[in-house]
Amino acid sequence: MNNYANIFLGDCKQILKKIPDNSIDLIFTSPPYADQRKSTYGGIAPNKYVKWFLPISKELLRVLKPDGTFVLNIKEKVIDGERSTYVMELIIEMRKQGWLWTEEFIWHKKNSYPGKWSNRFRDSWERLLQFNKNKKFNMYQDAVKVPIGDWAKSRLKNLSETDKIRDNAKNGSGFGKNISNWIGREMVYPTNVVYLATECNNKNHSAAFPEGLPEWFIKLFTQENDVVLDPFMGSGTTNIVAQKMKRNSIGIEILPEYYEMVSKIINQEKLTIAKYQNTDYENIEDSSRYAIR
Amino acid sequence: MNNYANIFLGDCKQILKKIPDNSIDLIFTSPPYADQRKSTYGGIAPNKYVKWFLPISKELLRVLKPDGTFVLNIKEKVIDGERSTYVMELIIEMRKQGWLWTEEFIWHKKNSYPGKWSNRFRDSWERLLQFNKNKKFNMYQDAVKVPIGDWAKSRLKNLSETDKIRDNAKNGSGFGKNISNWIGREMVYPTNVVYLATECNNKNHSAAFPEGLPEWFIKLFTQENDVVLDPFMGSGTTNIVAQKMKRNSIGIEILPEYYEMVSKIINQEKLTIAKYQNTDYENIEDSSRYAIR
DNA sequence: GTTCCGCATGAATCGATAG
DNA sequence: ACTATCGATTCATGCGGAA
Repeated sequence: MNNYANIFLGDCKQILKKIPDNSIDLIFTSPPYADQRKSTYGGIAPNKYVKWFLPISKELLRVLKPDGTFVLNIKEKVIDGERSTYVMELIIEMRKQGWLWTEEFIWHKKNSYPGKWSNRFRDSWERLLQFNKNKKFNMYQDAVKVPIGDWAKSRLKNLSETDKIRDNAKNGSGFGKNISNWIGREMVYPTNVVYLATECNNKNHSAAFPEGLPEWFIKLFTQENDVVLDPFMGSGTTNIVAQKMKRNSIGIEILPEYYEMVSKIINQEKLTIAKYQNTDYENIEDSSRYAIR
Repeated sequence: MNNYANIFLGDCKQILKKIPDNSIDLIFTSPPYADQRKSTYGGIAPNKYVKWFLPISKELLRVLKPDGTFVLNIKEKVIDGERSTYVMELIIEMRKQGWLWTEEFIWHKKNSYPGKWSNRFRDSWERLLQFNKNKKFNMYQDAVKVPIGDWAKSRLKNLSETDKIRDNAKNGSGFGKNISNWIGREMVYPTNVVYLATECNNKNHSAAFPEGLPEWFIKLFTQENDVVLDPFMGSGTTNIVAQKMKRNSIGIEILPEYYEMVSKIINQEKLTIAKYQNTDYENIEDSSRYAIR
């Protein structure tokens, strides 16, 4: 079975309306942070951030399956020497919208850019807020087990390498060629701290997050052929990883440059792109804007 | 010079009133978490937590020096499958009180042993919220430097000569120039993630944090002979560490068992305890009564 | 073909300097 | 005065050229 990777060009607030209710298994996204990336996204002011995001989260609540999960990667910036509170206000307002704030994972950045200031050290962590529609949701915990001994550090990078090898082996053992590394090693469950490097591969574009980040949450909250959505696609990391992991995915991006770039990458990687979606959504206004290549 | 460690038995909301304005350099504390440890502290309900804490934080704001710092170790518990929002509400309300929310450090627990529930992994991090009265505050960053990574040594070993030359010739890249700055450097600044083991070596107290935690913040925000306050003393870790580090300290504890236990420990460690503190609370204005040798 | 090694770079922030 | 740009900080990764 081929998986699809549907990518749309346009404002997610509009395009999300075309997505049916209760159709997404996992939403994983990293929206533009307040007042950052001004040159590309126009920069939402921190005091307007909650108001800007709530209509979008309302649509996300609608399209998510009842047992699906929404993972939001975000971090408040420092303004005039203080941490902004818009993320906290957002959590409180999203709960009023009907979301359950189930958990807060931490991404502990292994190699954050060095720095030191008079009042502050390098910020080397970000929030990964987990929201759900119901107390019962799908969680495949066995998929993210780590070798004992590594559990404290959650060496996800290493885990993903072996998983790739395992996929190639396909001999039913589940471990493939690299089995020697794992003999006698007990697998245990990880914690709610994800310890990953920021992964600065050039490629003309900086991925906002490393592939290991969406990979971990896709493993944890979806199975093969499930549907993953990233309404702020950016450089397409979530969709590319989803495709590698045999999940279907939907990505929405407002900037043509990023949209074009992801199209090319997805082509290079010989991924399947759905052809049917122009006709599916034809009746809605301006369908050509988010038409897929 | 001998440092004092004044420990008080009673409710900190009352006892804090005896402490003069602008007299404390660092407040480091871990208050009872909402609805936890019900058997010992009576358990503040989550929906009343903010209301309960605000009068205390108001006193803390008063007693802290203008260039002092308040570090609050806290983590919201899970209630009915959701993370509570009382910590976020508390931050928002404390800002209205006049506090600046300067930073959020993360304590990444190195050795929280693996655990797993149907919808959740082991929680292995806690918040360390930094609050200040002013944008300018004392911060002794050099005191918490960490050893430089190994990569620098191998780099310098191979490149130091050529890079020194290049730097002098001023035709190298910015990178080469910077390398000369690293020569002879051993220690670098840390980040805002504190990676420590939980180390519950003692005691009968259920919420003890490792000594390394107050130690790091005492180093960072105070100098010798400064005054450290823990209004929820518990097993006295903050005060014991402060004394070891030649800081004066004040501790307040509501439960006689803990108060007695800390008294004994502090005696064992040959610390100085004010003898008169239980008897002299009649006169609120008389600040000399808790002034120490 | 494999290993080694130099090197550019990344959701950053503050304070100083320049316009 | 008010905004804009620049320099300093110093870790892990992956790439590409060299050995």
